[in-house]
Amino acid sequence: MGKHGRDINFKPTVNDIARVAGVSLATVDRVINHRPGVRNVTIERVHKAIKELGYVRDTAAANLARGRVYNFHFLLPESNNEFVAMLEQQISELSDVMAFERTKLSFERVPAFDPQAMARIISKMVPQDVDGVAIFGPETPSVRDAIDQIKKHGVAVVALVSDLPSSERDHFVGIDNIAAGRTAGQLMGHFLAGGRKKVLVVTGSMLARDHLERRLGFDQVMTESFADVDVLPSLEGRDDPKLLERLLPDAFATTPDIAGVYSSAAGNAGLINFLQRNGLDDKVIVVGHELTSLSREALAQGTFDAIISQDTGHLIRSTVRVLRAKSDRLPINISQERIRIDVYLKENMPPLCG
Amino acid sequence: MGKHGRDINFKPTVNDIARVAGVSLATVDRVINHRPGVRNVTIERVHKAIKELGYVRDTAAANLARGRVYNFHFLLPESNNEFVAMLEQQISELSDVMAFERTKLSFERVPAFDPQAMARIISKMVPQDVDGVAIFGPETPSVRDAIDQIKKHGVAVVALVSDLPSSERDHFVGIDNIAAGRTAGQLMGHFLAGGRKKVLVVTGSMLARDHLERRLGFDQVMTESFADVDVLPSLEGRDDPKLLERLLPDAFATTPDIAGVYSSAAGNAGLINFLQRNGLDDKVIVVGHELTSLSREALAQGTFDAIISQDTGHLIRSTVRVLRAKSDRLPINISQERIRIDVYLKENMPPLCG
DNA sequence: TTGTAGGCGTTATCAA
DNA sequence: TTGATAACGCCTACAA
Repeated sequence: MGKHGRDINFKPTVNDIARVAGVSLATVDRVINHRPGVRNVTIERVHKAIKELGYVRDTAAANLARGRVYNFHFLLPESNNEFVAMLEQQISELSDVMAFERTKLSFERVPAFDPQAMARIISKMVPQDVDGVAIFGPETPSVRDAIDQIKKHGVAVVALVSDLPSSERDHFVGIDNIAAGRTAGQLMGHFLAGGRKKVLVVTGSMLARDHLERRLGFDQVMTESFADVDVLPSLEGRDDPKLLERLLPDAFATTPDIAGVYSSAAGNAGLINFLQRNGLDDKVIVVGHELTSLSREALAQGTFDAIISQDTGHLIRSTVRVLRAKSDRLPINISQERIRIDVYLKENMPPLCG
Repeated sequence: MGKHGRDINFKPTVNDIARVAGVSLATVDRVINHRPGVRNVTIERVHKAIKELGYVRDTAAANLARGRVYNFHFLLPESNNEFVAMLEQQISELSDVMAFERTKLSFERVPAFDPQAMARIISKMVPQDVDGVAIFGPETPSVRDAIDQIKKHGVAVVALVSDLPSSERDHFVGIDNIAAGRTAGQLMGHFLAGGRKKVLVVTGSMLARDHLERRLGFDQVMTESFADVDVLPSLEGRDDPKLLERLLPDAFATTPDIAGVYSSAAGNAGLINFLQRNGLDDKVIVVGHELTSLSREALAQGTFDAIISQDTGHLIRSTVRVLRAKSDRLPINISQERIRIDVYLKENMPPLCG
């Protein structure tokens, strides 16, 4: 250790601050936690000591002492798709772990593509029971207003998967969906390999910001780099496998020479069924979203050629870390919280479980 | 804010165990921490109470009480490449954070591709000073023996990036390099798009298990799925840009019609220089490893077409979590610790910093 | 406006 | 072989 700089091994505590500042523990605590009832002179002295000693509070000890319990609630769309089911699964798994770290997780399904329902449910939440909410839903004025309102009551808010940038949400946990669409486009372009080709884009809903952004990115790349590919208008499948299975025959009848499908939303089951039943699985290049048990099988069999994905475990863990940081007004490690755009070929699929 | 104090679902503490088992706190502690001096009957009674109440120890409180400090040491190859520099960077960044969680990180460079040096350094480590080591190095009998020896002294050992399966290492933190090679092969095959093509493979060293495995996986896929591609013998670049730059002209002179390069190791600077200087950057499909500032620029410019990568932040954080768990004999969350094989096209490169 | 004392869940040091 | 009791770093009544 150098004679001058602080000893790296010495971790000052509130006691040290109190001693150096010449005040009591309680006063140090008041200053640290911005509580009233301390003279400005004293505040100054404490701050000086804090800076001098390089004090950093021990969050674990603090939480232990105050017996703080964090309550976080997830709002997920009520659509019958594997991706949301995986999110739920991750929430319950993490819930078991976090129970021993004073953090309680819960979730609730909200009617899909129904902004009013979402707004209603957000507004009904009681700040006393909830420290933070993660919202996976559509971006509309009513939702935005509901968010801004509970934010005012001190509830931390995170947008999950699909961003809500017009609202006051504290953070967005999810991928850059424009870039995801661009990635899909790049893969599609390369895999189609030359010649005039037609590509069908299957989306979920025009209300879903994530779907819109993916389509946008996909189109960008196709225009920029693969001008000989025709991108057909979106097929709106509402993340519903059955609806999709009804819509697809028509689309393929109208345009029989479709060479590629970009499935930018959920409801892959319908697409896979249709392709396999019509013997199109080897002929058509398919780029899909989200690695689920269904899509991984399709990838393994060659029905799908690539999958763009986001790690559900990371999404949920990140959400909880961010919600915790925000409700404690602590900074977050932005690089740890950045969700990657995963690209899976059949070769680099992670093993299914455990 | 959230609920303070009592909960409906109550969390048992050592006090509850003591009460139910009819013993003192100290005895409960002895049982929990497997310390001697307790009758078997008493042990039984305590265990019964623990099971009955579903007790789980509060790690934060435990660490607070024992003032435990973890000392973890990283052994990294002394080669001048960006990937290792990024690992170092991640270690120092995490080090700042972990300092406040009683965990100290340090690292040391070890002569690259020199098993004897590695073995010597491992053997010199003092168990009193180090709770865990992460080793990124070659797999040889001498290294294996050195590892087995310090393991016996209670030091936790993790193999980093390149596995050491013949040793007693507690865990491997890194990607499945065979699958990584397969992924590279799949991309290369698709991007080459038909016709009889030749592919050059640049590797680092035959001593490095990760490099060997990547080559193996690459060859597998080329043979299985792209039989019309000729894979040339490996060029051994020792992760050294300058050496590589000297070797490449010869390789391209011998085989002028090389259509693709799989750069499976480090030293990309040499490859990039060579390609750009010879106007080959647009003509040759290049798949490389590790997203670094150099390779990302190459990707952005189109010199590289795809990059297989592993997240250095995740590698280091995972190593620390695992080392911590292992030195406390705690289980690890295998799915959180699995390192993904990342695929990057220019479209899904994460933003450089911040 | 400030200080004292006790407690959070766990571990460690005594003495019994 | 056991049990009080005092830490650990922090927060919070309650007193002064």
